[in-house]
Amino acid sequence: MAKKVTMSELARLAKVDISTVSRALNDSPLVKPHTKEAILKIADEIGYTVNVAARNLRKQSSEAIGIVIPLAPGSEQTISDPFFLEMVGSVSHAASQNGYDLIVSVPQDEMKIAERRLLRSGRADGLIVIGQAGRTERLNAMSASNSNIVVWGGAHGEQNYTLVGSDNVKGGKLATSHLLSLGRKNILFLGDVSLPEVDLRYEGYVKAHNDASMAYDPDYILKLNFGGQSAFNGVLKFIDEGFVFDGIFAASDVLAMAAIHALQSRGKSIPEDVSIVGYDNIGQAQLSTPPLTTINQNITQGGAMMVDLLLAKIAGKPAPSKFTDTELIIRKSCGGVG
Amino acid sequence: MAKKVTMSELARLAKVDISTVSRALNDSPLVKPHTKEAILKIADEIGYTVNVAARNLRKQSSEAIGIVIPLAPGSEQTISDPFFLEMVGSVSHAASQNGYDLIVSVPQDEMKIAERRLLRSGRADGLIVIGQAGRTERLNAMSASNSNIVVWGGAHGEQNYTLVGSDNVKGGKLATSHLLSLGRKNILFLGDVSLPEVDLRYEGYVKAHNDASMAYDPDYILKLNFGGQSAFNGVLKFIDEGFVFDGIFAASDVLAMAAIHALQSRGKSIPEDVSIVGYDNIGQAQLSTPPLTTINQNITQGGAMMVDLLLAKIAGKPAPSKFTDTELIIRKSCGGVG
DNA sequence: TGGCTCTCTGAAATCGATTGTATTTTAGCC
DNA sequence: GGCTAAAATACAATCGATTTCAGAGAGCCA
Repeated sequence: MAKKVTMSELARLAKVDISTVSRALNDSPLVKPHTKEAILKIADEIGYTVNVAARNLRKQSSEAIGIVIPLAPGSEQTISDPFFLEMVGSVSHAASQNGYDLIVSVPQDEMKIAERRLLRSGRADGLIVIGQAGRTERLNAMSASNSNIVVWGGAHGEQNYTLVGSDNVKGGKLATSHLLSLGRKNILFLGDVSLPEVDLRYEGYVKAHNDASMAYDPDYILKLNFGGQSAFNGVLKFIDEGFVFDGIFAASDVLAMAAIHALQSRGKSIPEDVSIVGYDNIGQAQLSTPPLTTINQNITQGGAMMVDLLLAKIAGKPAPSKFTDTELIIRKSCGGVG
Repeated sequence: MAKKVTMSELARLAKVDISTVSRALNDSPLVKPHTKEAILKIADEIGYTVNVAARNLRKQSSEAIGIVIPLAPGSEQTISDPFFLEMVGSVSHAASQNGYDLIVSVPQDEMKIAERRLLRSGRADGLIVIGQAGRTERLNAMSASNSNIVVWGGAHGEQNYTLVGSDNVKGGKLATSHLLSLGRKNILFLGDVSLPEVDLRYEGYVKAHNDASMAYDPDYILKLNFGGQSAFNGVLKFIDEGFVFDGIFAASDVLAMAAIHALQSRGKSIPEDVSIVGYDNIGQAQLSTPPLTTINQNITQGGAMMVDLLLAKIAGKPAPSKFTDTELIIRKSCGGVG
């Protein structure tokens, strides 16, 4: 165990007061350059590192932000979902670029606990919350009592907190229009439309049909949570019950990949028999067979946006909600009708 | 911004000394049950949360652990690699189960910085390091000066730090033996054998051949880093140069999936023409087409193991290195010879 | 009732830094 | 050289908790 080396130890070695050491380390102009150099040299030699607990206590800040991933209760989705994980990676990168640490929290219980544990305890200066399923009110309350919160989710107009997300309606429309333009007529929607974001993607699905003056069957929705397994089974059942379809728009890439799988296991080929579009553009999307056409949520951009907005809030500056660039990525899981 | 409520505020309201409040909140037997209840009730009402900076400063601990993901310099691998991300998820889960926070660090620079920033600064009580490529010496040094480190990697016998990982030799042998038992004779190895872990997997590959009295061609190695793109290109090139092979053992699932892809784009079918085994068992492995036969590293178990061992170390107890359960998961990417 | 033990609570030191204020040193100028 | 202003450093309070030690009060026994 490395014996701890404190600032007063460093001060003693440099034969100056501890306050001078503090200023020197923080590059204050109050310290004579010559003295500063000497102190920094010694600090480096003895491997001094400031004690953040003391620093945070005095400065009343933590130089850390928290990312909270509250899993939708009852959903199969786990932290192992690639979308969440990529989001953690992206936020982690953006945070460290800004010199902030990232604390990951996957609350088992109520989100209120996570807020207390991270924000009010002073552990983090701000919070990024991924997903808002059924928590709009709580998020509004949290945001009212402490404004340093940025949320990833879909814009429903009932939020008074800063929101970042893809343009879900646009994304849904892009995906569906693409399928329609390929000549697909019976498009199955995969996703639980009672979830925020997913409802907006379905709204885009409807709009695309209307814009193209095409009819859509409201029964062509498989209300699936985000788990791959339930999607696999759901699609199999849908096929086996005799429903006919030639296109699928899935509310996530994991669902889309599970659907591809289910179709293939029933002897259908993609994209000849059924064209498929996913949503998210997770890393694995381009490695699926066939590579998946999908809506790019731009997770990397989104993570950076959230961190930027959060730091702006922490600094007391305005932080308006934003969309990430939302675009269609065309790969081989879509093809025109024979 | 919620106005901060401190312990002395709480003490004032409860008409007791702050020291009594502290004891009450920490459930000390020194406080009369009646008093304790009253204090807890008020604390709950005003939403008091202990200030961790003050607490950590006084207790000289942080109740947090750090996970460091030093990307191999020069490798294509990014934090978005599913293996790393799943590891973060797994460690995060295990940490929170034990009441610890998890701080994610993806050092851009030298790992020494991360160690300083997290450990010596008192931000974290211990560190989990994922991967040891080219850092054995530094890790040994870190471990010598502060023993609260657990590393994920391959056992080469030159480490004096606590190591957790899959049994890479066994895994490589299981994978290769399986391919040989299916009648495959020319097995391509995908992976950079100059990396730790990968070399051990190749060692297993060699052993399996020896055990089966089969010859192997030392040229059948594609020295790929972990990036999917380079694997895709590498395999294409290998095919186009006229090399003949009927099996692939890839050092990671991402590589295996990229290989499947490359083969399919050259008109080969899996598993009829080529049997493929991956390594890791990431979540997407079962959703690939065909589903991927792979070696399960048991990431979930590994994360829990590392956290357990790290907390043991922090508590001053012994923490011996361990293997996770390493097993072959048979899916459809392997098939016998026609 | 006096003395003693046993509970419980309060006072005060402490963790390691930052920062406002006081004080010393240096520099500039006639 | 002596005076003042400016620059550099030292002093001391402070952040919010934990914990040691001391003391107050209650209960018990003779």
